Amino acid sequence: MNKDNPLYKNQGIHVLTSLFTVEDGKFKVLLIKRKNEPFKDKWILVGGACYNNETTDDAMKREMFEKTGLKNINFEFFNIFSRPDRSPLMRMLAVAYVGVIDCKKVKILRETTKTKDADWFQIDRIPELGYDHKEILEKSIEYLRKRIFDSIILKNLFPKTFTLPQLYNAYVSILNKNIDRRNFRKKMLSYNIIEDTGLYESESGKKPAKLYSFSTEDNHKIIL
Amino acid sequence: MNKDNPLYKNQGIHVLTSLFTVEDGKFKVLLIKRKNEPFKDKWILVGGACYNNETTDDAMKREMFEKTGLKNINFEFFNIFSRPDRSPLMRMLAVAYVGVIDCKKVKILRETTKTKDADWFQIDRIPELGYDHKEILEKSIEYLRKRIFDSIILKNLFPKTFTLPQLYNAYVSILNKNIDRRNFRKKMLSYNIIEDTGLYESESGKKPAKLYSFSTEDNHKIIL
DNA sequence: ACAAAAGTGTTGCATATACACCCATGG
DNA sequence: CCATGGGTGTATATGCAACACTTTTGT
Repeated sequence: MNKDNPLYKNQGIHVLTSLFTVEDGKFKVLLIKRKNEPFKDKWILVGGACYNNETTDDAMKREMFEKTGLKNINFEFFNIFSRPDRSPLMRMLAVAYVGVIDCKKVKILRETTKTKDADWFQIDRIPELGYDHKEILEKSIEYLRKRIFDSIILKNLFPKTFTLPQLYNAYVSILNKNIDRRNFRKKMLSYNIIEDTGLYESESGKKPAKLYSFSTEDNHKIIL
Repeated sequence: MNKDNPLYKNQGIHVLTSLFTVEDGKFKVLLIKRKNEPFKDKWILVGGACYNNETTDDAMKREMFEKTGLKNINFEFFNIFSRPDRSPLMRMLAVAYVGVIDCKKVKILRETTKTKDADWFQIDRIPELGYDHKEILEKSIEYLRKRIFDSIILKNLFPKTFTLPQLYNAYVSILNKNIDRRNFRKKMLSYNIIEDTGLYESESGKKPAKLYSFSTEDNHKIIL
């Protein structure tokens, strides 16, 4: 490879995460408003450019922290987007991730030099997005739905403990279709990925639900 | 993104394919010998650098043709490899593909400015490889084995027609384990991805096997 | 007739689905 | 005692794994 060939120059790497949550029974994604050109004032997914001395995973962690103040989020890489004209300034290969988080953990959405604002948007009410982020978001949703029963991709959606009805409602919101409650419960418990804490929620007016937590053990049968 | 930030500069994209075949019952991968530094005289996977005006898919097609003379091969993207030091000259993100082909179609393995030689290597007799291609190859094998029953990733392994025993032997070679012949046959036929041509092979000394071809119809139940 | 490989069916087991009633709580 | 939502069990269907014998051909 001849480094001076102009066809090899001016290439960069974008890292992006479709960061999802479920809030009030609504499936939502975190979007950030751009402050500068290109795509000034357009909403986009969380992310940015990868430095040449870091892995894409590290870049994504850094970008997530810089743009939202969030740390220790689990992402799952799922695809790349390589259309040469997907970014106007120069060729930027997009490396796309999916993440899921408890929206209550997102207290501060920092204003940075590059972002004006950040907010959760319902999946069926997405505004016009900058870059090719609409397409990436659609593929992210598809990926999340495909993986939701084969991985513990939702493990950061809740506080330490949660009830099975909460988990059930999250699945229904994300998949946007009904699931049999009894079969869901059986399936989840058979995976051995959640364990009974012995505690109960204290809501009023109804039977208290058991509190579960995600298991740290690796004795589950689920495919990660 | 400030284009002049040195941390954004000197980045490139490698596209790579682990191109597999089954020859004489042996699971093999195509390797190419490098002519120049870095990794002069080391064997590596087929691939090269992506131009800034092409998708990675297009780059991979171009590289495959330039290095091996092969066209119309189906690849399946499976992962990226982003360690910043994986290539010595500068940061090169690797975009990795898996492909499977009939080794008899590979007649001419062209000598190019960058390759001295090319050959099929048995999976259990892989020489030392340049770059991080050993790791990429291992992950490719893992991916192929995981996908082999959920996709028609093998559809280019054979000439237009093939027998079920041939297909069975390919699966056994690639997975490196025994499969029940009867169940394999039932599974393959139930997918509706292959169809009976009405023809028979003409071997001697044994019962002739039916010739099948991969179906062009989309009425199969297999997940692609 | 024999060697060599192709072709074929059934049973049991595990998993997924469909479905309806009782229970515990707070008000 | 009632309204609300939590929790449970069974019967059926489907998919997968285990397993052995018969058929066709060329020699």
